Amino acid sequence: MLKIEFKNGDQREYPEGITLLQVAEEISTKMAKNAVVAVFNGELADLNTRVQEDGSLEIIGFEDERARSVYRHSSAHVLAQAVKRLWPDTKLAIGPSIDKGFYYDFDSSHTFTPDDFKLIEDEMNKIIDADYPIIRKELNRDDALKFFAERNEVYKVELIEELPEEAVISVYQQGEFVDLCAGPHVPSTGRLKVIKLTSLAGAYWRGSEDNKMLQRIYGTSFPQKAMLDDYLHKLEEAKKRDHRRLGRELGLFVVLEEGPGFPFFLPKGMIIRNELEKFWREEHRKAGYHEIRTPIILSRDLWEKSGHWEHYKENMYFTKIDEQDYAIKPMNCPGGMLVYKQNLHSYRELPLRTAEMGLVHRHELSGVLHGLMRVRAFTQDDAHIFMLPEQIIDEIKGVIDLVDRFYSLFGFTYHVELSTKPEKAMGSDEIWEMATKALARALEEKGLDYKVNEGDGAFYGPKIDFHLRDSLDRTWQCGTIQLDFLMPEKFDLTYIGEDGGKHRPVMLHRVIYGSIERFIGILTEHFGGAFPTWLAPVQVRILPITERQHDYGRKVLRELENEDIRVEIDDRSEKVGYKIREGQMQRIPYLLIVGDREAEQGSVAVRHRKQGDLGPRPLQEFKVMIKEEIAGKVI
RNA sequence: GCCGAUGUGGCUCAGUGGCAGAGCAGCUGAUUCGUAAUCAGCAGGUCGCCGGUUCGAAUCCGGCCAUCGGCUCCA
Repeated sequence: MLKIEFKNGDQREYPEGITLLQVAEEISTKMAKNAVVAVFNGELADLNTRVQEDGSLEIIGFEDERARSVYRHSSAHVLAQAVKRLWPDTKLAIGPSIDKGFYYDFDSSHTFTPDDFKLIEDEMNKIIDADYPIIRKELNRDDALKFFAERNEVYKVELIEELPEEAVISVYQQGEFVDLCAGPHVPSTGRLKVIKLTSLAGAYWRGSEDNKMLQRIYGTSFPQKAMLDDYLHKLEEAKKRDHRRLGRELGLFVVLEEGPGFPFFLPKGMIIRNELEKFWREEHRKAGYHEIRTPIILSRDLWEKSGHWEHYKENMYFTKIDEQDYAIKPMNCPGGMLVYKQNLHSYRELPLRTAEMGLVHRHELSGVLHGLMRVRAFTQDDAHIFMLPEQIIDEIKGVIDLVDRFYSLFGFTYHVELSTKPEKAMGSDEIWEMATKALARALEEKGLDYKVNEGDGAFYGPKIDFHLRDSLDRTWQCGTIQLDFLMPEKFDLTYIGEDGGKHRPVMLHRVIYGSIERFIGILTEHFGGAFPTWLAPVQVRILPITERQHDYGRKVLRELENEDIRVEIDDRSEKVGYKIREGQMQRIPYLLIVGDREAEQGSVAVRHRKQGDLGPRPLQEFKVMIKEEIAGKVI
């Protein structure tokens, strides 16, 4: 007999060889029915596993993230089985679970289209209805290679060949279908209930541009239809928050065919932008920065010196002036270097923090452009901090604090990554290691969790990246802090030290918003267009009920204008319900309805875009309230 | 850049070989109304662009451009 301990502390004895699913059934049939996978001795295990040793057991269902991932992974296998049935010459690549579903990559002579989804889903449902047990088998390397080679599964063969010598090679079988897989899986195909294929995409084998492009089919799955409906509904809602759509609907910004990747900012979008910049300038002044502006076009020599010519050429635009080569700046740093060099600097001046709202242009591949999130011209809220080596950690920590101050103000949650030396980088490994360690130390001293992103640093230095989420949960890098020992070297930057001699400063490149454009994109989606009042392009709209109140309405308008509140009046001859609807759709924070009663009492009937009708109150009172809200940058 | 899909009025979309349509928005007029759409009328289109097939192309074919979803790449 074996002893099994459960999560609640209970211990029970079972005969050797019992499956984990049978154990679950003995405890509760309901639990067994909802079970997806087991956690045995802390490791995920198939419910079909026969127990051979004492251990702790936890049975988890779809509500557990680990189980959800197994459920989707099994769904991917069913997708592959269906595709193999329908197009037998298809070769299988990989099929993992992902955040909200799964995908499988195929190499097939058939080109999949969305019209195939119905057919594939029907076949998947047949496989689910057949309730094939999903059986794990372990093979030795030679047998596994032979097995997949015979079936012409060249990608599987490649995967096996690259598995480490000691790796256990397992396959999972369901009906006629066998796939190389570490597992675990649900015990049988019937455990899957509702599946839906969602999209198609090309994807390079092993994620490398040099390899063949495979066809990826994305899907998702749930144990209940209602959960799928809920998911699809949320997706629809998220699409309504898409900044490209809201940008147009609210008259904020637009990207046109005439300028792919070059966004236009409309009057209302400019208000948001200018408010963000105003806040930025205030905060940076307080944090000891001084602002500069460097040219958009600078000579080729400069870019050769900085290393951009060698390392960043494919992303740059060029022009000729009087037969001389010039480049449109893709980064602000070289210009910032030249500014530093205009004077001799004493160690007493350091850290020297120079900030620049710099418009940069980068040639991005056409396929990556995405509204304001990924463009070819954007404004970085850049700064270059020149400092003594012993100031590095404190300066990095100062920037981290500033990022947090900004992001918290908008109620953003963010995650942090540390990107290390890329393939095409300048400088020695020693310098890179020193710089990377400094960034890591600053993060650790701040107690921030971070993920290491190997090889993703800038060509001149490692970086800390701050990522924000859009409405569809895609993450975008916004803030970044990059430590650079190389540019100061290349530009021969110096300061006069205490000893009277020349020394080399260290430099930090950093942005908080990242790009104003991207940040506004994220902001728009985050707030669903309902910007906090301090940012809202129109903060108040006055809605007279009839023409009789137009004079009073205009008086209210003037009074609010005198307080620098962005206010307008809707004096069209429409019913108040119509005006309210339009005001709501424009996400205007406050609609002030003025009728005879208000005109008589000098009051306004306040309607908040989220809280609805707040009732009448004296205009003075409203003024005080909204001014406080704006000054406090309340979200 | 690569894979797939899409492109019809400002917006959302119908039209799949035979006279370019609807709703919303816009304009004009009427209406003067109390918390999410008042009524009527008018105007608005090189059907992404270029070429081909055809008596005839928004519709079929080819090329290009842009957009969308991914991949790769990055703020």
